[in-house]
Amino acid sequence: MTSDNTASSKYDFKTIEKKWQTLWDDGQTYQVTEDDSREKYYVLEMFPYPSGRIHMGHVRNYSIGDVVARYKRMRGYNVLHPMGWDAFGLPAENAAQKNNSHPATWTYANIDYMRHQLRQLGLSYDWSREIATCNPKYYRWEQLLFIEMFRRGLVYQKITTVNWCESCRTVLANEQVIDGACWRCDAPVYPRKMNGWFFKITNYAEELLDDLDRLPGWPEKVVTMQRNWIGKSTGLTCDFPVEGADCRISIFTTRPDTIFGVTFMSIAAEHPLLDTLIAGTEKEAEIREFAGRIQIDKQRRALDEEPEKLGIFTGRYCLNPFNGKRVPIYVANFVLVEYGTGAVMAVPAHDQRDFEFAKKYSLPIEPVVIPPGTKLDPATMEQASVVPGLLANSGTFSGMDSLAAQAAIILHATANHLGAAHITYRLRDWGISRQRYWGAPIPMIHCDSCGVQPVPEDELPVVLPEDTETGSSCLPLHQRPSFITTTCPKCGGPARRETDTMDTFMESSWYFARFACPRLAERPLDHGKTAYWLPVDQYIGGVEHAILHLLYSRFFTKVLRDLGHLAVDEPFTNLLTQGMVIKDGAKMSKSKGNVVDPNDLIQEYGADTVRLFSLFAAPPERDLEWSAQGVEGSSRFLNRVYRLILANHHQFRAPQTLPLELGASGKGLHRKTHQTIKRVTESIEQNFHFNTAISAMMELFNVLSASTSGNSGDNAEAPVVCEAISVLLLLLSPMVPHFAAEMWELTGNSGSIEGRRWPEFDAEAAREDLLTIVLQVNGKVRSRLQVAADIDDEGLIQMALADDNMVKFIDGMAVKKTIVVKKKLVNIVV
RNA sequence: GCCUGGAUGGUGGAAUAGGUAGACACCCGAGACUUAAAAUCUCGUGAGCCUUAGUGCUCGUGCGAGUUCGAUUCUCGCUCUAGGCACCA
Repeated sequence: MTSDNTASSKYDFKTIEKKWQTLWDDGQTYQVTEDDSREKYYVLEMFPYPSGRIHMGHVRNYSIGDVVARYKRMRGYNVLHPMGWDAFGLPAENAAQKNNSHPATWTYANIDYMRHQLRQLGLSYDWSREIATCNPKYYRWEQLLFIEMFRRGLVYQKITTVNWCESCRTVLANEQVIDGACWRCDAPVYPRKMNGWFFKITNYAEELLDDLDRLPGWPEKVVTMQRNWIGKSTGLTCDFPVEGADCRISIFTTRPDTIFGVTFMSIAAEHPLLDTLIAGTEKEAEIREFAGRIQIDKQRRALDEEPEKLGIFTGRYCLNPFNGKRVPIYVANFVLVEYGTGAVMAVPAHDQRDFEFAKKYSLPIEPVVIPPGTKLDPATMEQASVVPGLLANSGTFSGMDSLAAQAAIILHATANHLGAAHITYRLRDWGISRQRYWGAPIPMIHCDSCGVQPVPEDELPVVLPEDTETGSSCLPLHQRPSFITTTCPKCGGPARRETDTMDTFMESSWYFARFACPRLAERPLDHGKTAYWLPVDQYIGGVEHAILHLLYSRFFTKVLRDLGHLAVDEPFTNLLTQGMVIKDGAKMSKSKGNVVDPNDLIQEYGADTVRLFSLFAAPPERDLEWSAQGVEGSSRFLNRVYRLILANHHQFRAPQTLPLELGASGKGLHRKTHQTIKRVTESIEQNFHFNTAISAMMELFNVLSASTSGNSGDNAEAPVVCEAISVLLLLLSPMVPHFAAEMWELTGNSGSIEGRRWPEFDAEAAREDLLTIVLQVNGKVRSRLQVAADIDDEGLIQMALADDNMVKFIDGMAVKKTIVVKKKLVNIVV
């Protein structure tokens, strides 16, 4: 503690923070084990990529999580609060190449440094559970899970057009392509045909969608984003026979009610039937050339540019199975081969894209759904009519309401074997193959005679080779002959190892479960331990993972359940997506030059101040504008509390039981103390609005400060002051743990603040006995009145009517109405 | 274009089963302490008006309507802004 006892002294955060961090470490204070006698609480923050140093976003994320953890401990929960490292990834390769070292060296050095930084923040982690995902002891289980998924048919290989990032020299999943660019390096992404491994996440599309309804603890925004990403559409699939050929074009539509309005057919340039349709025709070469060109255009297209509708007639026709009508087949650039069936029945009257196409190529427009009270004239229509209406020119369905017609037409199609009800998802299977070195190897073996075989389980893990055979430590596996060469586990003949590594999102898709049993050496997960700890009660992280990581984790949880490793359906019961840390109106980033280094702040103000500010400046879900002066203010507050405690040192020896009769000031402080407990508790419980919790504590401090200033000797109110200070420290302790612990000790409280329970709120003590009633005339505030809390309405109205200020506005008018809101106001209408 | 949020003083933000708008802070201003400065403490601080300077009046929560005794809060129609999705048939 500082030796300077003057009125302007400051607490010595450097010594204090070090002292308590050492005590917590040595005492293994935050290590937990399963305890059936206590309710568990699992709070988790999204673990960081060990990029080198922590940034303000981390500080904010982990401060929020730490308050939750410490608060829940004080409420008596057995709290699991672990931390680890999402350690595979490309930056390690880049750094290794630059420094001519190995990615592991760089990664582990970063982990050591960042762990040190997190410890400096006083975060209450159970460090005994720390995980680094690049450790073979971790990723061996991921390889096992891969094999189990393979055996279950959830993994397959296919040659397909993938997203290729040239700068990262690897494939990306659909979710990792943001606005046509790489999620990591922002370089443009190009399609490329490649062989790769896929997870059948689409098998779980329906469950992933349905279970969103069972996540009331998730922000609506994230739920909506996932729902849209999965993109379920219900409708009809239906085959259109091709005229003069033995094949059919299958279409999917969400508007079966418009099927009588089909005037042409559009297929994608990549449609598998295109070759059959045009083979041998005189326009074959021209059409091929066109199809090739629009595929190339698609790759080159600027992102925000909506291309012009382009198409070419194939010379072939197909028949509408509903009315037998003959319609031309076009290749069109707006039809996506990867969605639905890659072919679209075109109804220009009722679909804007088809409308534009029809206008351009002078194809007929035939309205079949007429909104009541309107007339649709193809000659004058300027856009497609997409609203409901009554069917026309639709055979036996004419006159039907479009909604009813949708069901009826699907029914008709099913009964007559023309088609069937169908559900389509936007979600694609998850491509997990990466052509990079620094990732978990995919544990498969290619044998020319036996095909693809999983690596036998007793040979796991397939460890990343560390030898630098050609001088480069991060040479991709396909360039390492000694890694590739192996024998087939089935026939024993020569075989090749799979050289792709797994998407790093794999590691983060199940780490939260592994934290329940991080050192388990026999299996990926322990039933008893996961049953106790999972699901995660509160998950906290940035909203940028709303789709990627959170969708993959949900998928993995369901897979782990189906593989018998886990007994939960959803990984995260409650999700808090914290806002970004911004400065000067922009997200903190190196390129913008507006970063604030947490290290500097910890040096200058101490961890508690940094934590306090990041909690106080904004509610957690909103963006936080960084303010150097704001940090100053938080520091000032802590020092004020410190000085108050120093100044009242003599009071702490007074008897600690409250006297029966309190004076006005004592009673006021006692009341404020309990009101503060209530407000702080509610702020945390309801929505983790720590900013209002802190402001309530500042108010308590202001009252406390006013009621202690000026009195120097022991007095009757000392017990109330002691109560207020103790409560303030307890309420502060989850946010500023070192400070609270030190002050607790300084006030002479017996034992450490660690392990103390959250203070109880006494409703009786918090009750106001004098109320301020607002007096209004015609809804405008004209006066205020101090009254006893138990006054009746009639008495209140009489006092209001007699009030001097009120008389000025009421005098000479007829009172039409009086409204009394209990404990709040009286409104006189004249 | 579609789906979510958001908009309140010079700034960050409080307050919504409709009931005192601006809590708590930051900045700024004045004062105290100091040879001086920093630190600290005290006071003031939405805008405007006034022959009555007040427990005074008017205006004020993005814009425009509406419901109500009363709207930051509810309804309808807009504007701006952040994020997500986007030729999904």
